[in-house]
Amino acid sequence: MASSATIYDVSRLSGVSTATVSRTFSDPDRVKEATRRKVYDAAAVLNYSPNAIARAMARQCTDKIAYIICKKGATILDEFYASICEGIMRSANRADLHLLVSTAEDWGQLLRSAHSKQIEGVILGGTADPALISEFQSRKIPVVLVNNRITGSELPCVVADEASGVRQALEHLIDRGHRQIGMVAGRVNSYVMSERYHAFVDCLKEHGLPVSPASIKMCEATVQSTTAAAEELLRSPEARPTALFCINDVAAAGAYKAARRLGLRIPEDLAVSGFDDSTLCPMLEPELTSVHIDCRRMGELCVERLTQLLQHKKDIEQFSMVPTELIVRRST
Amino acid sequence: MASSATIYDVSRLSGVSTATVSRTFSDPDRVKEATRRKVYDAAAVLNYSPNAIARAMARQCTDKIAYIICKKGATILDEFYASICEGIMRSANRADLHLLVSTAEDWGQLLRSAHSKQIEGVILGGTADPALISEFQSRKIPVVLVNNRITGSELPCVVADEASGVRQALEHLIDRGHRQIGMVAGRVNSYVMSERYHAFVDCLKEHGLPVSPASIKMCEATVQSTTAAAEELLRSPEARPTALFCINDVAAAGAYKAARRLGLRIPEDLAVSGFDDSTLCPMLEPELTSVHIDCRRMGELCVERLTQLLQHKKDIEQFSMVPTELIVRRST
DNA sequence: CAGAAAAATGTAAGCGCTTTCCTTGACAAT
DNA sequence: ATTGTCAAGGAAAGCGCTTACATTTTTCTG
Repeated sequence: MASSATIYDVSRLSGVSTATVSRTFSDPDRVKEATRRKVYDAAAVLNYSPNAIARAMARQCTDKIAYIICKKGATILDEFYASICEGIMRSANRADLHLLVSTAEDWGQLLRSAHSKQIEGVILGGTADPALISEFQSRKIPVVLVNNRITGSELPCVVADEASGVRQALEHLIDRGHRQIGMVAGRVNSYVMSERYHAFVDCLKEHGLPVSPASIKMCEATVQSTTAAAEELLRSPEARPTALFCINDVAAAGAYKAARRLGLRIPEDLAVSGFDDSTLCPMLEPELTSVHIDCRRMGELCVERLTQLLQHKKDIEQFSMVPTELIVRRST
Repeated sequence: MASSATIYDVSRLSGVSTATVSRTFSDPDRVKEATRRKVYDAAAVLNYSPNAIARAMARQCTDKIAYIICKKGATILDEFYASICEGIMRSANRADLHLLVSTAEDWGQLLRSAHSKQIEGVILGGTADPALISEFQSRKIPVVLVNNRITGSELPCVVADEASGVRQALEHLIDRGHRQIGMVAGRVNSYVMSERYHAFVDCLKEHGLPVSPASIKMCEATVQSTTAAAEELLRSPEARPTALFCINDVAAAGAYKAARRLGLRIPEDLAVSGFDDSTLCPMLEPELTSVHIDCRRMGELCVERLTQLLQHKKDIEQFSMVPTELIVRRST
């Protein structure tokens, strides 16, 4: 590491005290225009920029936050959480926060390092274990939830407007004349899945359409399971669904595979709609209609909330919801 | 932030000096067994763990590294770089390094923050601008390249054995009796693409198969372009290829779309092989044969190299290559 | 068992910044 | 002229740790 200029060098060169230099950088309005200029000039000559470590040391605050992805499966960076991560990264960079990205795999490790690395706030993505959450709370580390909501708790959370997304997709299908709409559902073991599931049921009911258990198939979130689930729905002895609402794009890919195996053409024989509008959508043939979620925005909101929490702001918006939008493609 | 115990508290409680406490934590062998025990006990009582910031301050080294993804396109966290990132994250956590993830979008910003945040080493993913590299070098910040290689430079780099991957895929196709093998190629503007391209040409030649410009179609890395490219190849007036080697899985998805539009069945009328073995493979119907790359391992190797560089080790392996493996599925 | 070498521990000076007082001087009000 | 106010800037005490150097304890050797 090149030994760079310190505040003393700048102080000497500009002829003011270190205190003034410090103030010039952290609160420019506290010093006179002329002084400020001198300081900036000296800093420019010396190629000085404040040492973040020393600053953290003196201020007793590290500006470090962590994004912890809580997902059962092995695959950490799935597209959805990665996009949120992107939003978080941007905002964090902009706000000069250090971001630590991690998974909730090894807790002990996680907490220990959160402690020694002086993490000041965390964003928990997905279905976080309540015990993990209270662990943070007992350490007085602010928590923001993303893609999750714990009713009855005061934790700020940011989620997408799942219900509206489901509604848009469903009404689109209904508009197209579909009456028998099946659902390839995930296990209802997370906030998101549960929202989508209930919105589906509610919406169909509102429109006076049949919601039989036989038209909803729960399964794991893998292509294998969703393919099997879709196949079962499509082989249904009673009225075969003419449209399949899939809980996410992976499930939709499963539906495609099932359809193909059964010789059904999409969209002629079967309409399929997905959810998340992932990069997968344009890769399928025909391109998949899906519900777009602005994950970046969600990430940004997380950082916003966390920042407010860290500054002990009052009246923090406890529940933030980003809108969703149906992207119609050729599968419906 | 809960005000936690300091080294002084531990010193007092355990009855030894702060120096000894410090040594106990950073180099346990330097203190006597008995003393060590006392210190650990006291630390446990106080729930003490060394403050990373203060440590960095005193040691004059921050243990901070950055992973910078250099990719033209907007989409930052594509699966490939994300997997590498995962490997880097793990190793970094294990080695107690702080990791900053960023894109090479805003250089000025990047360099400025690399400076003030005291980044001590960087991993550059993808095709990094030479100017960026020399910027780091002039600042004496060690650089490791991943998925890239700059011939003639001394920079350590870690890449996958692309040539062998290509060879495996191609020989698999040849084994299956294919003689007319087309290629959906990306622009040859990056190390990886160029490796794959040349390996393709070389391998076909070796096997005495025809390599006409007409059987290789270059295009952008989007599904749209690859679809168009594949379609063109398949409409080729001369001998239509019976197999398509696609430079990555996205290109393979393009090939699928093209095939479907032309009414060709996979694998009966057309074999398709991809590259990267992304999550996309099992989602396509039929599932896509592809070349697997152990991205995690690549990430780990990056951190290993960087660590060695930071410790001024001699004889650092300058060129690391991880093996590739063909995963045969139903598309061939 | 003396004395030297080696091992273990202690002392205290920073690391580069922030921030709490303080001092100074300019200006308005009395 | 005197006092009070306030903006601007300075002096210096840390923040929690590491480490060079000094000192003490232990171990080893003849």
